[in-house]
Amino acid sequence: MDFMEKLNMQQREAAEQTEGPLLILAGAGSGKTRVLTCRIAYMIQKCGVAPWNILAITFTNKAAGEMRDRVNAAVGRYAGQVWVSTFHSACCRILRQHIDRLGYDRSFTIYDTDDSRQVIKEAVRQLELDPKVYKERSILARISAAKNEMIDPDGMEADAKRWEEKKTAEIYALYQRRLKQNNALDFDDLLLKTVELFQSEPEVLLSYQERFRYIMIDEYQDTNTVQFALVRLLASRYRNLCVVGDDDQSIYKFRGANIRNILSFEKEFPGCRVIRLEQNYRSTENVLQAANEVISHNQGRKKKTLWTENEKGDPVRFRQFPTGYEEAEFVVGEIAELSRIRQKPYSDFAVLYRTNAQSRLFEEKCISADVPYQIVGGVNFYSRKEIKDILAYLKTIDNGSDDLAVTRILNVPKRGIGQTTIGRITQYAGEREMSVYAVLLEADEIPGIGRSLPKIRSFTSLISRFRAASADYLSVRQLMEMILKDTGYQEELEAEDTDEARARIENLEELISKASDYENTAEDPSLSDFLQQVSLVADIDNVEEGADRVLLMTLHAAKGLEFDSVYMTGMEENTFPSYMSVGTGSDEEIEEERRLCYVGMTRAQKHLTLTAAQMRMVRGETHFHTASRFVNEIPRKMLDIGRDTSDSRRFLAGSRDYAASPADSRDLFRAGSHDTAAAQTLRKKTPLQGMREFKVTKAEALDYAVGDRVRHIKFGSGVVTAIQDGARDYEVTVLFDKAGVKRMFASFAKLQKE
DNA sequence: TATATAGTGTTTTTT
DNA sequence: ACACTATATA
Repeated sequence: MDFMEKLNMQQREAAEQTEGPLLILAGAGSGKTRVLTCRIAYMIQKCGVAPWNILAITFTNKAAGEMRDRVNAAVGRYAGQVWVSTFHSACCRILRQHIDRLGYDRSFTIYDTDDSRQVIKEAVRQLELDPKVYKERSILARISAAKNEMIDPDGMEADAKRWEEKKTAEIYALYQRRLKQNNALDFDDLLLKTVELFQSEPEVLLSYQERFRYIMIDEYQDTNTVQFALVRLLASRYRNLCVVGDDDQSIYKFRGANIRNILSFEKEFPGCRVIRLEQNYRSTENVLQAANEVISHNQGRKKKTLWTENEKGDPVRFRQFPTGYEEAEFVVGEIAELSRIRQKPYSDFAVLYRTNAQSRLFEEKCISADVPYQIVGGVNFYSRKEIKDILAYLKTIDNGSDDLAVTRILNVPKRGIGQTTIGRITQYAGEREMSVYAVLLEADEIPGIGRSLPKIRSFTSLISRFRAASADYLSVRQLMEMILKDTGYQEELEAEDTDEARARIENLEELISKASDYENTAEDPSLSDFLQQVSLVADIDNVEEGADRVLLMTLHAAKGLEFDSVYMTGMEENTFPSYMSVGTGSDEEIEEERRLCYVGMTRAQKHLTLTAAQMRMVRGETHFHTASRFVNEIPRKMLDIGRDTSDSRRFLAGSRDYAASPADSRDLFRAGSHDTAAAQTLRKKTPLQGMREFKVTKAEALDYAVGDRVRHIKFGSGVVTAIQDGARDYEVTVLFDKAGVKRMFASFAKLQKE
């Protein structure tokens, strides 16, 4: 039991309290994963709990894998019997066994957000609603929110007051019917259908209650209502439920996380034990203090103060730059320097930002500075076109009733089956309530199909060849290679001979290697199971362990991770906190952003640097920003604001003025984002309040003149045709050899005289 | 039927 | 900036 000795008193108490409901309030870096692991080991080795009676729910597959490894190390060979998984994969596993009781086929497929959007689009079209009013994105958000609250279409209809809400409920109903016809579940359904299963089939529920006598939920603050319902059902018999969470780290309200789940756990489970873990083992005192200061600005929280015995360490730094370009240069430059001169591994560093769009500048800098990096998230690997195409073939082979998959690949690669034909087919299928694939098999019945018939025939015979091959114990990998070859998909890409096509081929190769990996590690590999795993990977799950590279990711993705050095970038009002939450003026939303800030800051072990840019390109337009309020919430004396203090001070001061008059800040934001030309003139004549703080460094003199040849990083070479001396900067007009005439500000364009 | 082009809207975070 | 859609044209 030597693993228990490493625990402090509270941790130990938490690990040894195995019976009854237990709420562990675990602050950032307080060693909760260690506690959970020890708890499992303790139960098995000391209390004689059977490993298969334990269910541990983690937030990501990656966390599940890590926990499993640790449990393995602690208790050896029985660890495999413990269920460690995410909510979604646990539900998926359960539904694969029993979903036929709800009228679905057990070979159901899982729809990702793109797939769901397609279905909604189709539903809106079918109901003859205006797609401009009923946008897939927001409809899907509504449906998802409803599902998270366990509201069905009828419930939504009943609650609906306005006409659009009624219609949304109608779309929801049709959407749900289509999913069922396609034998598909969306992410929310995985949870919802499991709850439904347990509610309608008591003996199934009982068997899982008996099986999971001990339940542990990590990141409990981010569970939503369905997840809570699920937990309550499972735990209600034995009541051995241990949840671990930190209300200060709740950052998923937008996807239904219900902070009440943690705040009212004590009411839901009377007699529950509450244990607080407040000693932080991760960060230096300086980092922790600064984070505590920021989070203390939130109102509705369980009051607690993290403390540490760690050294004081370096002060938290704040640096600001004229543009995002310089910001990225600084961050990546410093990382390159520290790793080359001070021999620090790249994996010590993480660059965090609020939105995925901000990754580009850092990526570019990493490439040019030869710094190895990995971007987490962004365009999900599995939502790339070529990957979805191949997966659609696999889905068609696996589950012929998935119309979405079938229609996707019907003419991919091009085999001369056009929109009109596809339209006729889906219409015919819709009228007869048949699946598209079933219609294809009797295509000669469809009116007006004429010339396309042989093409359809060759498609269906292709698919049946694949099916036969798949049934013939062909591995997923071999099947994929066969598809790429026999459909001509690979050939088509190779013939294209562009960088983009080559990148696609690389992605496909990666998918194939993921398939081999899967086959080598899965207990009982099958096509359905592979497709399921693929649908449920999170971005963070793709982070390879042990690789020496800088990680670039959103603050959300960073949850649960830790790094020696953390750079939190884009620390500007309207970037972070996001304009979305600033604009609403709702405290709740700002508080969620503040928690996100707290999560980011507490990722740092030793070094924490906050950076900001005064000017940033957002969706092609120039925006001016002041420093984030969160920076200002850290007392100035705790912050290192740089040697050249005048600029940072001015920047901070400017944003303070700013925060004092929110109306102005909105006006300014509008001016910057919507009416650039007008706003620019306005800015030159009458600087708005706070505006004078945004002094862009104007070059004293330019080292080129009209008529000179210059080089631009992106546009190549050209001739300067005009230079206009503006109030804040020189505006240079250049006729590029390739890119044509461009006007740009000298301080940003970085033109090189040739 | 396939492709080129202009026009349009959009994104905060994700299983 | 970018991706997606509708329209025109080969």
